[in-house]
Amino acid sequence: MSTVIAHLDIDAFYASVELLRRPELRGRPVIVSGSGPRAVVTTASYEARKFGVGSAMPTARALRLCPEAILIPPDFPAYREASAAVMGLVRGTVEEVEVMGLDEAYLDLTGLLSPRASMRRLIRQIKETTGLTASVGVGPNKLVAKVASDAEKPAGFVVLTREQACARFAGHPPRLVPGIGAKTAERLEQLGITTIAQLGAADPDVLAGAFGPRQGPWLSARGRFHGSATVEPVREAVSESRETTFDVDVADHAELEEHLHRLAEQLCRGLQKHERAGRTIAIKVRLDDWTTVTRARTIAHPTNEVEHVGQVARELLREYAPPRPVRLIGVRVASFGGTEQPTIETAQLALPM
DNA sequence: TCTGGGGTCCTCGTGCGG
DNA sequence: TCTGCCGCACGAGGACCC
Repeated sequence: MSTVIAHLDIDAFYASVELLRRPELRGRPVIVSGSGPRAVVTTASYEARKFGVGSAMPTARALRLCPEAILIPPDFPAYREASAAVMGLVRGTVEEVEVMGLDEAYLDLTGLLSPRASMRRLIRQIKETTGLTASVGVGPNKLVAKVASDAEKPAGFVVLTREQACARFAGHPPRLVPGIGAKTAERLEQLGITTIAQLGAADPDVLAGAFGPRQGPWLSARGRFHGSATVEPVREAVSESRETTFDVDVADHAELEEHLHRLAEQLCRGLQKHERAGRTIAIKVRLDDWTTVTRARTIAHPTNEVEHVGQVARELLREYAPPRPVRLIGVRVASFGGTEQPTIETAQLALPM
């Protein structure tokens, strides 16, 4: 039995949820974004995209491109609720679902009598129940499914074999392939590779020479639309973090420590809520010249106590002593592994002497 | 043009113990 | 006792994704 994978993606998810609550804004350019001087666009409605506004663009620039855009601050609890409703319907249709964030998922349709009809029905259900529009791609693996779902957004429905995907996207830039970002695309261009067809046809030895023994073959396979067809339902988190970008750079170390402690408090509340504890505590510091530095320390026993996380984070910050004004600071806890629950004893034992 | 927040995964260097 | 090798854990940086 051949594998059939679908990728389902809600169109302009955050913006669409906002439009459901404020139907009077329908047809107008809507941007979901924070409001600070350094905010970036989280999602733009398709009307805003017509002006060249896109995700991750500085909001100030988006407003220059589209001055009449309506700015809406993100409301994550609402998006989580909408996402849960969608994923509930998805799970009612298919057993094997790999959720990839709030607005997308891979579905294993292998063995279904009529995969296409099932997906058409699911899309209709999602629209009727939640008001949201989804795009779907179907293929023999996750890569084909994903690229297919992106191909005709919004409300796209694209079914492709691997060979059809190769033919259809042959002339597109490698950047279209998930996992190939700006840096990799630039390096490929230096090798004279500017299309997916060229990537697929490239000498594997040349790719391995340029990108290494793992990434080289991986890129070659992507160029021919070979990819994983395994839908993995459960993805355990491996780290949790909180970070903040200041509206104005902070040079004062005492003030940085205060921010760090506040982030540690938020982080530990999250860790405790999720019943997670980790052994590695790390800080992240981004300076005003955009250099990003991380410092980490691994302790003997897992912790999610704010006194402990906060103290290690402060020590890491003092040891680094940022040499320039800081624009972003963050704290992270990782290495959740093991079932050992933190206790006051272990937490105290793990404190540095 | 002036770049968020929360993640995952990979690579490379280094120190350490067997 | 010394040296080389190997695997592992850890730390740091970076690319990438939504």
